[in-house]
Amino acid sequence: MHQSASAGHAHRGPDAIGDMLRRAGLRPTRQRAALAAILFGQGDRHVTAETLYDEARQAGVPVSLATVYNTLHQFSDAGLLRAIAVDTTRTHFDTNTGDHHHFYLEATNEVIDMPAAFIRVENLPDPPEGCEITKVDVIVRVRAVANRK
Amino acid sequence: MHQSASAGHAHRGPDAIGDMLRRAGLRPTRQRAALAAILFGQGDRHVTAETLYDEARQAGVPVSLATVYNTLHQFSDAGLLRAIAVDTTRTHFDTNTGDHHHFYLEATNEVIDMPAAFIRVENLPDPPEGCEITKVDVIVRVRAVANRK
DNA sequence: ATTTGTGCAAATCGTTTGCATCTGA
DNA sequence: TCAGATGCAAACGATTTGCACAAAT
Repeated sequence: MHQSASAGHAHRGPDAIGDMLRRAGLRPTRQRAALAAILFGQGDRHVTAETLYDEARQAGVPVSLATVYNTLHQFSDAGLLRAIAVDTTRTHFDTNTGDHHHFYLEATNEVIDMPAAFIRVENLPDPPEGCEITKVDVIVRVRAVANRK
Repeated sequence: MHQSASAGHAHRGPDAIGDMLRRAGLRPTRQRAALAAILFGQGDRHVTAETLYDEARQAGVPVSLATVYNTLHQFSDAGLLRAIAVDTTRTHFDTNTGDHHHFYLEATNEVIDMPAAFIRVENLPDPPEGCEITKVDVIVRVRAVANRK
């Protein structure tokens, strides 16, 4: 233990991650902190349990896939992440919890953020009786153009 | 066998279903025709493999879950159905293949069509380089209002 | 010390597939 | 007849869970 507490090179400042976790009511354990560092240390990101798991392992973080799943859900529940349903087979998580939408490249399973400013959904009908809108998701599915015409 | 061939009460006319299947290049077999009748005989519908399977069995149609899955995919590939990704756990299919969007009731896993006329997505950003938009899905997630205020 | 998290492996769940059998044209 | 369908059960991949062990407060 000599590199975590107060250095100054972390992408998010000293113990920002520990604080973020504590604020979210989560104990800053080794793997949680490590996963959080990967997730929140470099701008907005999109991951699936598998990709985060692989990344963590490659970074030398000893963590199990089960813990990655648990952690992703804890982070989502805490509002640090948001799950997005673009792909029926895998669950994608987005570190950008703000209001925005997505591009989805079906070919590569890649999710790309689209700033909210860029989309305006007009003329929404009223929700079914007795319901209120909780979220509006716009997914723009794209495909690589075969070859130039 | 005395009630299926030519009566006149089918919701889609005499052998509309057989024709629809043939046009789609699919042989109108017992289970395919029966599933098609359930799907297309009563206006636009949303089903999952499970719900369609249950419905078919209740209707006395002898069919296996595997065949329901196969059939749903054949219908989708043929353009008779469209799969929608609202729910990460299950795949939902929509008999309305036209341009429209959806409400999704998270509480009941229910999907409700929203006519295209009602939504206008404005100010879409350009797709990532080398990509073209294949589809824009808008999902309005709603929740039952707790109780009236 | 207690409480909470973690890892592993086994259990689940939706979905797909292999293969022997059956059916429609 | 014979290609194409169907059913079953086993295979699968993503995700969850139970439980013994380890770490955080």
